[in-house]
Amino acid sequence: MVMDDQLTAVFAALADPTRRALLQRLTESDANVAELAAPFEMSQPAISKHLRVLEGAGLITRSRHATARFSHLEAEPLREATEYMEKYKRFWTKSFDKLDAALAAYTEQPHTTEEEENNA
Amino acid sequence: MVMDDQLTAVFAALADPTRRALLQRLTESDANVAELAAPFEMSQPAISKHLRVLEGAGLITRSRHATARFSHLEAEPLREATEYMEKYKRFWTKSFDKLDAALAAYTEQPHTTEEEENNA
DNA sequence: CTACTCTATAACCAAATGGTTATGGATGAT
DNA sequence: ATCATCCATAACCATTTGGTTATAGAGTAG
Repeated sequence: MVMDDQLTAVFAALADPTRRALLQRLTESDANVAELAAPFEMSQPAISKHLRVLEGAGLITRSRHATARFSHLEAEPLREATEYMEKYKRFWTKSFDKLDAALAAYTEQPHTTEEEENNA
Repeated sequence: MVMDDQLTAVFAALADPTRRALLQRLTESDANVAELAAPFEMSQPAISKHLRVLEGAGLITRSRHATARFSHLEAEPLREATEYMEKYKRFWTKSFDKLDAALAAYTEQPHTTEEEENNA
């Protein structure tokens, strides 16, 4: 993957159940790597890798405290990704399409048949 | 990737600029493969692959019409993914965190120092 | 300074991803 | 029937991904 933009990085980061679970955990509180790794059966380096991906997408920030490194949820990129997807809200129900077809039929040319509803 | 659930499939599908562009194109109208492939410099089989990924995520459905196969946007999975992300709305601004900290400080135990704000 | 704790990095591996070219299959037209 | 069109599939390839174990590094404690 070329990881072109922020959006790509965020969606790629979310496309993994482990990383989604890490984000979920971080909604409760900041946490160090050991805490984050505890619920999973995978190794600590694997969790560190996932955290790096999340950090790369801007979904978490990290800070030191003694030897521990705490992860902190940064949900702003999620907001941007949500905004992107909400552009498709108009298509979330078929009713909008049918409304469009009806409107088009009555404005462009009166008394069209139903064939126009199959746009191509 | 294990492609566990629908959410994983949808985010993985969105984690590619070409596929996002295909979805964008399909907001205008249904289209056959040749039309969809036209704006891109990649080969037709590459586009077919991307369409299969989108179909696998439930983001498009397909139908035949003569030799052509038309893709149709199905945005419902996007709605579900948006709902998932909106669970993080609460964390989209720092102000909520600070409000929480203030509330915790005043309800759990009066006159706490600022150290408690660093949750761990 | 040494030892310990917590985490990152290195090196490696299997599988998935995103692309290619070449070919095959289904459908419509002549 | 044959041919043309549109698309899918096969076979292949390079890169990325997600995991492993082993080791190194940064910080704290004694």
